[in-house]
Amino acid sequence: MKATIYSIAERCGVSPSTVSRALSRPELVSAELRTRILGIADELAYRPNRHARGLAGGTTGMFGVTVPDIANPFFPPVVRALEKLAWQEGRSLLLVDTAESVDREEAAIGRLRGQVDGLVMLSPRAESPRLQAALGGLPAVMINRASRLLPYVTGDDASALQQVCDTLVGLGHTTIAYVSGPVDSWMNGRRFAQLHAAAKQTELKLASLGPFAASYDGGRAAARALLETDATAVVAFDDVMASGVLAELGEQHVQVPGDLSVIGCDDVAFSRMLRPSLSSIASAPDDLAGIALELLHHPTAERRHAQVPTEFVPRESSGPAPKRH
Amino acid sequence: MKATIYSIAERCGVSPSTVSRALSRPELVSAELRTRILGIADELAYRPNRHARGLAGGTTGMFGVTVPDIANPFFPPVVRALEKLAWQEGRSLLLVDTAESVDREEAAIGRLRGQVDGLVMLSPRAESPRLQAALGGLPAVMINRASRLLPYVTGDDASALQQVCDTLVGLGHTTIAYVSGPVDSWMNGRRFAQLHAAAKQTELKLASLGPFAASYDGGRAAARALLETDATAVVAFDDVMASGVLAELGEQHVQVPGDLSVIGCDDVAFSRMLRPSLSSIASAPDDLAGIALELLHHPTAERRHAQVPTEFVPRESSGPAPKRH
DNA sequence: TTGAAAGCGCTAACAA
DNA sequence: TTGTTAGCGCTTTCAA
Repeated sequence: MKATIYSIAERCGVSPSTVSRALSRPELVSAELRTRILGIADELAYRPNRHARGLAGGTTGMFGVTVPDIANPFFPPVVRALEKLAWQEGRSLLLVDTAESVDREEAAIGRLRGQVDGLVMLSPRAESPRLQAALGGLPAVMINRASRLLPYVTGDDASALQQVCDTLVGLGHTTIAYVSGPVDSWMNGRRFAQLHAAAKQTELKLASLGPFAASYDGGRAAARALLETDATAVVAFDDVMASGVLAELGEQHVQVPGDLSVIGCDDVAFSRMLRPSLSSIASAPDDLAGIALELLHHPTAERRHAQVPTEFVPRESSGPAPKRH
Repeated sequence: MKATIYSIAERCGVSPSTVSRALSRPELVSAELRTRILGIADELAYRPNRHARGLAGGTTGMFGVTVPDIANPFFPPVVRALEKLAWQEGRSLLLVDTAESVDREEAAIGRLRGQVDGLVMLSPRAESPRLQAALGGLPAVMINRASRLLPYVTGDDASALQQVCDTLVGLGHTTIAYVSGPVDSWMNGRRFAQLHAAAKQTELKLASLGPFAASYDGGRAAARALLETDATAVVAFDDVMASGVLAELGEQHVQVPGDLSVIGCDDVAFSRMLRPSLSSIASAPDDLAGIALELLHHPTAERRHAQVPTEFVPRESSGPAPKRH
């Protein structure tokens, strides 16, 4: 028999409402009674029924997380961090994989609405007015996507991309390329814009290639296009694409970093496993997650968004520009 | 105002219970009425309140998924498949990352119990009596873990490991090694046992190395131990470890597959991205997920567990044994 | 500070 | 085939 507030109440000789208070709003109950109730509660291994809570109070202790593709290696560390924080506060996480589809994003919101206390959307693809309409007042926060309409946290690639450009200039590079990912990815546009700004400031010539599919094969295609240019270094939209670039260059016997430096974004787990290991731009998944939840729980008029710093992580795949012939 | 069965009932001039039936058990309502109700329902963008359903009927439309570490690349494709299937049946998925801890596994079950219709546990670490006790009747199924107590699905590595041994013998190998992962991983013991059986049958000598941490660095350590042996091929517990083996061998200027063949398990996404690309053993995440849900929804006395076939995927990292000097 | 009572939205007997 | 009536376990007024 599962323990309920009634069984606890009976055992304590108090009313169910007092038990409810002791559990959810302890400050409303006398200290003595509170400890007695709490004691019995865990003696009985009481677990609050979230559904009852949701129905009665409207607060469920669950929040939704939407992700375009949980198999994309950028997301799992963020989800893990979200889950860990949620667990610590006794909350749970409803995961929806939207399969990179704006329609499924919208549908997911519709389904989650009313079942969860709030929503964390990782790199949502849909336009924010549409998202906001679907949310209909459900508190939400976005990660790696900005908007005037909704709170968000993003990695601040600007500083890291500046580091990249400074480093590349220092290594003698003069022309670089950006391998573009999906056009509907906000991060993609933003990374290009920020790389563009950084390149301009350091007087690097920058070419944009693509868009290509944000996949290993997309990266391989990008590498072939890249070889038509005179860039000596390339920044790819993400590490998955960069790994494709690396593979294709390897196959074409182009030396990395001897002939060409390759830099990815996201610093996913496998980047250090590649050979040559992949230089990348790291954001802190734990910070993204922590701030996102912060913004979700304590929405304030002032602080509706945040940036977390990112860092250029040089590895074997980037190095001095090749000597001119 | 969110639509409820009451608002629909009113609009239709029927009783709420009829609406409830039309929605949840359509066969109990006359065709004509049913279509009318359903029409109004989606006109009003009605979404059933899962919490109310859970409270009233005891069935919530949610199921829990526990995973030792969502950032381990083996799991996301399985979770994605689970989520996709769940979505199709209008169900949702509560994700818990147990951080490789048996205590957290047990705690997770306790917290999920009463909130979900069932549980899918990916590679649980805790002993099954303990799991079963914690479940207390909550339907559950395990993936990649066997037990007499609970239903499960596992990849059937036996056939693939047999293929591996046959292939290696055909390539002239006579001595191989197994790089062991965590001792509390059931899959680890099983893979070794099955490799052992396959090796015996093909008259391959097999050494076991480790255990090592199931990580890139664990793989690197394993590679150093490996070089002390006279094995010409190695099977690692998983692809993550295998990638460490590859990296360490590369650093030590050991040719792969020239001097040593390396084979991983799981065929995670990055295996084909490595250079040399990693030979591996692939199980079908979609099948694991599909059968798991099948077993969870339709528990029968006969069919309490299943195996899904796996396949050896040879890539660049495995090849002919080196010539004897 | 505590108790009594109503109700969250739905399902599930039981009647009609 | 449809309506009526009770709850599911909890929170939350309102009174005491």
